[in-house]
Amino acid sequence: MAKRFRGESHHKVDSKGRVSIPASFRRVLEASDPSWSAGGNPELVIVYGDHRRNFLECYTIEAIEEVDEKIDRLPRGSVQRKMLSTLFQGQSLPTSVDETGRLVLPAKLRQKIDLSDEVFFIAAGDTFQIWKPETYEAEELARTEAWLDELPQDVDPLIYLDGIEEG
Amino acid sequence: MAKRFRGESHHKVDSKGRVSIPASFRRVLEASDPSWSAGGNPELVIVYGDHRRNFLECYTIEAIEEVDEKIDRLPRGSVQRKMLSTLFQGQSLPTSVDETGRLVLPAKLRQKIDLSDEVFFIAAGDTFQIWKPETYEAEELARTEAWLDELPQDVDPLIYLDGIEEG
DNA sequence: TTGATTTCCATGATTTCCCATGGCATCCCT
DNA sequence: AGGGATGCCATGGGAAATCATGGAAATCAA
Repeated sequence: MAKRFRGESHHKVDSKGRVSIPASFRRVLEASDPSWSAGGNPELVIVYGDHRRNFLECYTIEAIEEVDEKIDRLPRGSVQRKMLSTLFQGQSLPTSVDETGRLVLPAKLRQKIDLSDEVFFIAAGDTFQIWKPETYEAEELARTEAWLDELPQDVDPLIYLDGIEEG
Repeated sequence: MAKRFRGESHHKVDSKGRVSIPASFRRVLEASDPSWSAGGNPELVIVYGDHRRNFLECYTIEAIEEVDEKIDRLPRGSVQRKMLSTLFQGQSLPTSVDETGRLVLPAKLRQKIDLSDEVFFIAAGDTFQIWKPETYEAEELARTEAWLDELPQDVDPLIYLDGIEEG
């Protein structure tokens, strides 16, 4: 994993579905696109998945190529291969960042996660996610907090970093 | 594998069987046709297979040549060779995209997968498939979702990428 | 000739490209 | 330290190019 996304932020979506992506994310996209060169526009792949998924996941070229290659290695005709191919190669959209640092979310994708005029970006390792802010707060944040709440008072979540079993 | 198809979309079929191919798929067909040159119309091969197959699979020239070569290498007279030859060389149709980006599905093929006035395209690695939307939803999509449903709650399907056994 | 192709032309809807602006942070000069 | 000047960042708007789709005319096959 070359560079890593980090951070979160809110941005506006205009009437054409254009959204500025966090500047620091752009640097990672550039560094992780083998065919990018200074002055050019980095490419990326937006994986939106089936109808239950309520956020968009953005892969750098390197990250998605790793996925593609792994899919290639699964036995042709196997259930897993078919499923993963649908998920990552079918239910996805190849695109690129424009010169002003934006990407375009087609109406179809905006509707899918019910976007109105604002989005929430959050880093997730070598991918980043795009959420409708309200959805994120209601679902993900709540989930994270619930998990933290369940921890015994004096336990620091850091202990899980070393792979200790979750209770 | 040169370029890869990615994405899915719905298109209209007119009374003459013409269908627009997703623009991004055209770019892949062009890049994977050795004899294509700017301004020309890329060729491709539609494999429709036997009566059980309810979708059409479209191969780029490079992809189908790879298949052809593999078939050539099988022992002449072997059952496998005969079968694969029938499937890929017999039950298939070489064609090309026209100047407006469409391809023509002859009545025979449309009837085979029971197409009416709309089709569904979905990428699958180095080929893409053409489905009757209803069939896709009823069979494939349902299958994918059922598979996802069976996954333990918070397991990401990505774990299968590393070849871990399916439960 | 008669239905079925194939070509060619037409058009509304997107999508892409190009140009423009205000805000904020940084750098630099004096 | 003040006060631009500079440059990147987020955001908008209009023009131009591309896309998806429809229909008419020209060609073909039998």
